[in-house]
Formats: sequence, structure tokens, C-alpha cells
Amino acid sequence: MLDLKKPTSQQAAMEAFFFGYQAFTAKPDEMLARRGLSRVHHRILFFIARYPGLSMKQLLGYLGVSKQALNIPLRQLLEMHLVESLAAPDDKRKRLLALTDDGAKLEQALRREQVKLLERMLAEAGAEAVSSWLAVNQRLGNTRQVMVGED
Amino acid sequence: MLDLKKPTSQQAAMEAFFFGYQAFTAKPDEMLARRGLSRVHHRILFFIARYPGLSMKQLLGYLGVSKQALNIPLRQLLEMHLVESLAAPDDKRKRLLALTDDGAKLEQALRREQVKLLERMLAEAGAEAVSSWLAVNQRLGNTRQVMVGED
DNA sequence: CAAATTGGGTCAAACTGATTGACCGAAACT
DNA sequence: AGTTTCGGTCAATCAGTTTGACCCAATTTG
Repeated sequence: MLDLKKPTSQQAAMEAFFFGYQAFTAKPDEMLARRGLSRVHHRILFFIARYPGLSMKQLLGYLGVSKQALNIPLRQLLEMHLVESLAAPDDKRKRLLALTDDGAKLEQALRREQVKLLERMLAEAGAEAVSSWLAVNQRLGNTRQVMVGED
Repeated sequence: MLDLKKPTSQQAAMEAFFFGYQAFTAKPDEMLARRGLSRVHHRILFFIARYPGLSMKQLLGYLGVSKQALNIPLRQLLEMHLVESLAAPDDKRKRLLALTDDGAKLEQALRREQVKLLERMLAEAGAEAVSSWLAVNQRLGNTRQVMVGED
């Protein structure tokens, strides 16, 4: 039973979130490491896959890092032909980012590992529970914009 | 509706987890920064609060970092009189870690911010949903031990 | 008891990831 | 024409972490 007034319950929730998040990225991290890549690279691949054709600036917004911090890992992905960037037709200053076939393949492989975990949760805890888990995470994420501002 | 077979649903879940986790630590990070502290310090305080009297070795296990990496932030917390360490009565090599009154106060303040978010989730999504969210996170965390080993 | 192991502490070198600041060029607004 | 925006890059610097090598004291083991 969850009682948010009890410190122990509170701590259990935080601990679970902490370890849960770690577990969620553990497998992908391992796969990325084998290619000399890391969490940042995954995030970049992820957001490009999710929002194909997004601009540098948008990507920076999602990642919440400086443009110099993005520069190096993104360049690596470009050099490895996992990502490509084309000038936007309407505004040639903008560079639209997209995954190459190889990039898409990698992103899917990483995602599949995470989906496998979610499927396991689905089997163990039920569809209802996983839906609620998602809903709560989404709501949590929305509070972010309230404090940080949406830009 | 959540359909784990649809790439968009999968991505939505990952994105929500990512932003959700960020949102969860944003406020504490801000408070810590004002004291010149960071995420590591919070984790240290958290685990000491959760498992009072735990040893260095246990703490290292939870955090998953090297002893040298723990050394500096922990020393800072000791110097700031937020944490204290005493030799264990049964084994004088071991040092049992505990929060001082100030340390407990800080840890509570950080925790309160996170609890506030959870309470909001409770109000918005319901107790059922937050319980499921917790349960799924706990299960996710348990998969960790399967891969990493429990030590 | 002597030897080996364990828990903890510290120093040094190296690496990664990130930041801030300063520029630049091309394209787009005004 | 002048200014702003998007993107790219260089440099210095900082924080966090790693590995490796030691050390001491306490405990366990043979």
C-alpha cells in the first residue's frame, strides 16, 4: 500500500524511480558502449527518430544542453553515417536531421530492448498498470514546462 | 491507449520516462545547487536516510560508483556536518553513516519537493495510478539485479 | 600466532562530458 | 543596408569519474 505521508513510502517511491530508470537504460547503454557510444548518442538518435526532420535548435531544446555539448556527439553520428542533415528547403540556414538506414536500425535495436522490459511489465503487472505508469510519467514531464518554461 | 507494438507508443513511453525523471529531480537539483551540491550529494543523503547506519561498502553498492568517486562528495557532506560516520561497534573497520540533524533536514526538504509532485499526480491521476506507477518502477528496478548481479 | 583478507582512505593521472565565451558565415528578416 | 537567427567551431576550463597504486587498521583464516 502506498501512503505518501509515510517517509518510508516516499523513499520507496524515489528509490524505485531511481533504480527503475537505471534498469531501463542499462541494456541500451551496454549496446552503445560496444560501438563507443553513450547515453547522449542514444538521446540524439531517439529524438531524431521521434521527430524526424527536426532542426538543431529543436533538438537542443529537447536535450537541454549547450550547442557545443551537442556538437561533438552529433558529429560522430554524422561521421558514422547514422544520422544525416540536410538544409531545410524553406530556410536554408536550418539543417533538418534524419536517421540513415543504419541509424534507424540502431535506434530500433536500442528501443526494442526497452520495449522488451515494458512487455515484461505488461505481463507481470498488467496493461492497466503500465498505462498508469505511462500516464503518471507524462504528467510528471508536463510539470517540467511549468518550471523551466517552454521557449 | 497504449499499444506497445506501435513505434509511436513505444517512443511516447520512453520520452515520458525521460522527461518525467528530469522533472522529478529538477527542483531538488535547484535547491542543491544553491548550496554548491549536486545530484550525487542528493543520492548519498537519500540512501543514508533510507538505510541509516549503512556502511561505505553498501552505499557504494547502491550508487554503483567507485570508492574514489564517492570519496570527494561524501567528504564534503562530512565537512558540512550533514553526514557523520562512526566506527561500527562490532567491526571497527566499518564506518556507519548517518545524517546529522542538519543533514536530515536537508534530505527532508529535498524529499518534500518530490513528494509534492507525487501528491499532484495523486490528485490528477488518482491513487490507483500512482500505485501502479510505483509498482512498475519497482519491477523495472528488480530486473536490474538479474543483469548486474546483486553482490 | 603469522599471514591473508577486508573496509576504508588517499594520491595521481587520465578521460569524458559539459560549460562559457568568443568568433564566423550564410541566410533571413526589417 | 543592418540586424537577427541558425548553425558550426575553437579554446579554456570545470566537474565527475575511472583506474591504479599505495597505505593503515581491524578482522579472519590457516
